Amino acid sequence: MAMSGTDLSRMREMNQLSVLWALRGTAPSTVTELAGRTGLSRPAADVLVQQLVADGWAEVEEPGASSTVGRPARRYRFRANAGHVLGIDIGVHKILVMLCDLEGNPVQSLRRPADPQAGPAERLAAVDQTIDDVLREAGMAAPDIWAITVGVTGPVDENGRSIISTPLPGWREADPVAHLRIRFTCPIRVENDCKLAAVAERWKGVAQDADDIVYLLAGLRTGAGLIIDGTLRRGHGGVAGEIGALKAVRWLNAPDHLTAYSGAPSGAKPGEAAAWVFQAAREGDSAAKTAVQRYIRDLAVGVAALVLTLDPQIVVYGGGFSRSADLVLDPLRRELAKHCLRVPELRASTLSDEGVALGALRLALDQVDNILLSSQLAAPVAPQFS
Amino acid sequence: MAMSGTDLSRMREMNQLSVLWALRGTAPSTVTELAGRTGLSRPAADVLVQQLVADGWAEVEEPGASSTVGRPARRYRFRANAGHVLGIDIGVHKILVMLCDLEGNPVQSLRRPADPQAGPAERLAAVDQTIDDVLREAGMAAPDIWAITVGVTGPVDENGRSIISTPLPGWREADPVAHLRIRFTCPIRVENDCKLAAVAERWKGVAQDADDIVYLLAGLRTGAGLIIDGTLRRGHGGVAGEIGALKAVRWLNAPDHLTAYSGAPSGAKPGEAAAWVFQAAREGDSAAKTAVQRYIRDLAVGVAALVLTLDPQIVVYGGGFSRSADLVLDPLRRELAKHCLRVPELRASTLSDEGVALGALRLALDQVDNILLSSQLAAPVAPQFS
DNA sequence: GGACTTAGTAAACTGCGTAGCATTATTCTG
DNA sequence: CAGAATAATGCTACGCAGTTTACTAAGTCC
Repeated sequence: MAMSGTDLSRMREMNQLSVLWALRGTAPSTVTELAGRTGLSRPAADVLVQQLVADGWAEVEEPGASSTVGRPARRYRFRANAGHVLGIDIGVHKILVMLCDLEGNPVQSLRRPADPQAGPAERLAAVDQTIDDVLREAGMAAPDIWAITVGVTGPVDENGRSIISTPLPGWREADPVAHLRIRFTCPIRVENDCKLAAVAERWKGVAQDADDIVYLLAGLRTGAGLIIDGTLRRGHGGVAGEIGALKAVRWLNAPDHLTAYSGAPSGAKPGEAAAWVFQAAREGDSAAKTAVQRYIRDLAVGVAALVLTLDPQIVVYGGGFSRSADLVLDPLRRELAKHCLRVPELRASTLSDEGVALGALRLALDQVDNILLSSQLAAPVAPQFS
Repeated sequence: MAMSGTDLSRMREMNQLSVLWALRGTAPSTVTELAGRTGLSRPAADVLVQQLVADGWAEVEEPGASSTVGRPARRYRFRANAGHVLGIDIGVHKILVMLCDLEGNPVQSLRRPADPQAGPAERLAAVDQTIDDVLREAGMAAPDIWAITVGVTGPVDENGRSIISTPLPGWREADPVAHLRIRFTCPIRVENDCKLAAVAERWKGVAQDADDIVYLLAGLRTGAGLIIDGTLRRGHGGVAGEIGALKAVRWLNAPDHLTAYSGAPSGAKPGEAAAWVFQAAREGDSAAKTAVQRYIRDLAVGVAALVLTLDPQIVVYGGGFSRSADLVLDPLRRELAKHCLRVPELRASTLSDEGVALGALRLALDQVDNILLSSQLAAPVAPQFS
């Protein structure tokens, strides 16, 4: 813990940042409001916000029709479109690229189907193409992007590479960070999809009120993302949450109970077959009900291991199967009650299949924030990778 | 994230704190050294440290025989004995009270055997007695204590009560915080023993270099304490790490493999019997070796669940059985390799049975630090519970 | 149209850290 | 033993940032 001494110029930086944070994420504010929110005096808030305007971080909104007594106040607004970030979900079947501004407002997004068999080069080329289209439609170029986060399936190491295992064919050889670095000089980060989806739930999903969250990505593959004390935890080697590797936890095979159900039309893809089972169970088919029951029973052991380890406030049930959460949540809750000392809240995700890309956006925004906080506040330009 | 504006007086507080932190945990420092360490100018460091002396936080050491040319510098020293904290381990068989100063230097400690059958009132009376003796021998009274942390076996809720379960007879009715509050007005905290032992390993034990640690308390009871990103994690309900509750994890019964061994002298207590098994295994007794092997195999499943969930840098094997770590570490490492994606380092604790009390001291010191950091720096007196 | 309310602006004031220089206390050197 | 070299201390002038206070500007309300 190394605190360093402060002098007046640093104090000014801090206050300027403080005004910037007070400006952000709220409706356009008057100087008086800013002063109140920062604890600074009005004159101080005034010169600081004017400096922000001069630097390009804020813009003025001249007073319009006043609704209250007294002289109408100028309002200042954070220039959310001073920069943008990209959130990218590279999946087996699809590529999703989302673009948002510095306040997280969505600007553009594009989903493309992907060839499940495609190798890394082909897949990355498709990603490039999708990025290009998004940028073009938004009227932007690479330098306008301040940070990028990419989500991929499977464990990701600190350099963004998937060394251990991945369902994406040939992806172990891929180096997505290096690939994107050719065109983008901003910070680039690659992260596991479950972890990003967990972040998204806390940002815009059903877990906004919690600091300790276990996110379940439930689909043909089962995974988890952990948020502890409000921060995404990767673990020392980036494989936190991979409880499915434990044999006593039958996560790997739990979805087999669903796909083995014979009621689905032959020729249906495994994912569709699972949807059939849920639908059949909903309609009362007893074989389907048993399959779902067994799936939940196996799933619950792993969830219980995560819950007992972390004692989270909320468990979010997300992923492809979360559309059938109505069948899963109550039985899963009962199973957890058998195993756990304290049963956390169980909620179903509502972010459909945008969770990963949304979480990627959030992490990219966090990167921008960190850079803004650490360095002095220069004019708004894309931070460079160093 | 609410940043608040800073004015000059706050800046001064911050700089004063910065000097205080620079002063602490180092040999007595000259003003020039302090200036270098804080980044402040020499005159600024000078007036700040003199203020600290006036407030009682620091003291001057007049220059003695100088070893270098030039005018000898006055040296300033943090007054570590301006306050003290207590760390208390309330166990089934013993009570351990430790007293240290603000830099964590041990001042006094006292261990008392406890009656395993004793109820809460009796046990707390013994604790009081031990505290009294420690304070008397150190020449102190209750107001000299700035913070207290107590470790007990079993899950502890945020109020310091053991609602769920505890091996201490009748302890669910006990309210140790309220009991101590009668005599002490400082912050008091009660925490689970495994968690405290984990903290101790990072402070003075074998895990000082790590930020992500799983601590195993291995004895007749098996438990775990988790440190993630350098911070102790309690979980939302205070039961993080209690993986033993899961039936698929056979932690509760794992030590039975040891105590069931028939080679120990009849009449030996269970703990002694376990030691016998380890000794017999060390000497080549095949039944004992099998017992140890089975113990490790069952233990490993739970450890693997923790490791897969958290992906820590280090697993520390502590608790009563850690004296036999020579027999356990290698086989346990092999077992973990079977289960885990990435096997963390495995180390044996060396803190013997002082770990819990040491961790309690560390948490008490952390409480003092937090109070110092948040409030303005007044003269050094015991912070009051509010 | 005058009273009232609120925003914007400009001054004087206070406090803090810095820079630079004189002073002091030692050791080194001839 | 005296003088040079060295390094810490003490003091003063300076600049900067935020606060306070007072005054002006621009609206609404009655």
